[in-house]
Amino acid sequence: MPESHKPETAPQPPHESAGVSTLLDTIGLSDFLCFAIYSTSHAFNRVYKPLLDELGLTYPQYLVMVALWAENDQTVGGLGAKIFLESSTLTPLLKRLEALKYVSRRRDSGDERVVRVSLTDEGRALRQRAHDVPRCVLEASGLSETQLRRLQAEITQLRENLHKAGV
Amino acid sequence: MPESHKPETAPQPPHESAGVSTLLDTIGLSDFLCFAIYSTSHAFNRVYKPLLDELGLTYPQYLVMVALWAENDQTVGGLGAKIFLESSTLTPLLKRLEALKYVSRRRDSGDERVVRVSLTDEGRALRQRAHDVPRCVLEASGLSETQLRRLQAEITQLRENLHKAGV
DNA sequence: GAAAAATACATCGCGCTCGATTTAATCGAC
DNA sequence: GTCGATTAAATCGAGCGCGATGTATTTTTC
Repeated sequence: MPESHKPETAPQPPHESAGVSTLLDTIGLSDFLCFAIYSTSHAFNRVYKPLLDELGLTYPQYLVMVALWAENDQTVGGLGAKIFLESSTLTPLLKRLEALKYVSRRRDSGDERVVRVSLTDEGRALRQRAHDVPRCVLEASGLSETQLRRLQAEITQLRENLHKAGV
Repeated sequence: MPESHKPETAPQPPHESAGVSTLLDTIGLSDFLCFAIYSTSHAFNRVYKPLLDELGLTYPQYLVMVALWAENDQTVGGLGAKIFLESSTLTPLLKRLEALKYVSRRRDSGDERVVRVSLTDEGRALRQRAHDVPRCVLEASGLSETQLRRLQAEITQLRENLHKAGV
C-alpha cells in the first residue's frame, strides 16, 4: 500500500512526455482500455437489442442459441465453458429459453447430475429468422471484415491473457 | 424476413473460401467480435474484482470515482454522458457511493432539477489507495503500453461507429 | 404570466452476472 | 459395499443495466 503524497483532485493537464507511473496518475476514463471494452460491450448490446427484440431474445440468450446452432445438445457446463458464464447465470437463462420453447432441458440418463440442452423445432427454425442479424451488426460496426477479424483476434488474445492472470 | 431453405444444425466444417454471406451462416461464437468484447469485458471485471474489493468498490463504482478524481463536482447527467450510463443505473449506484461516504449528492442551488456529485475527503483519500490498480490491470493484460493504446483507440472508434449506427 | 414543452433525476420491473452455498449424483479408496 | 471427496446444477442475495414511466423544476410559447 504505497503512500505517496501528491496533490489531488484538480483536473490536471495530461503530461504527454511522462513515464508510465506518472501517466497512470493523470489518466481519465478515456485512457482505460477496460473502459473502452466495457462501454463498447454496452454499445453492441444497444445495436443488438432492436434486432433481437423481434426474436424475443436477449443478447446472452442469443449467444446460447448461436452455440446450440453450431452444436446441438450441449450440457449446461459445456455452454458455460464456451460463453464464460456460471451455472448461476445460465440456469435461469435456459429456463427462459425453455419457456420460449426454443430449447429443451433434460437430465442425462447416463449421469443424472448433467442437464443436456437441445434445440426444439422452433429453436432450429429461429436460425432462419436470425439469419440477417450478424450482417446488420457487421454493418453497424463500420469495420471491414479484415479489420474486424484482426480486432477480434487481438481481443481474444487479451481475454486469454486476463484469464491466465486471474489464476 | 428471408426464407431460404438450407440444411441446419449439424456442425458444418467452415468453408475457408466462401463469401461473406455464406461465412455468416457457418460461424460459431468465436468468430463474433461482439462476443470477444462481451467476454473480455467480463474477464476484465474478474481481474478488477479482488483489487476493488479491498476498496469496497464495484467496477462501475470505480469508473465513477475515476471520473470524479479527474474532475470533481459533476452532475448525474454529466457522469452518465461520460460513462454511457442512464440515470436509472447511476442514481442507485451513487447512493451506494454516498452510503460508503465516498461522495456527496446535493441539489444544485441554481437549478433544483440537477444533482451535483462531489468527492468527500474519504473519496479523495481513496485515490491513493487505488493508486496501484491500473498498473495491476495493465500487467494482467499482458500487453505493452503501445499495443494497449492502439487497441484502445481502435475499440473507441468502433464504439463511436456503433453509436452512430444506433441513431 | 399561465399553459405547454422540455429537462433532470428518480422509481420500477425484468434480466444478467457473480460469489457463496446447497442439493443430488457419481467416483474413489478401502 | 460404504464413507468421503468430487462434480454438476440449482438457489440465493447483491449489484448492474436498461426501457418505460413518474415527478419536480425550468424554459418556451403565446
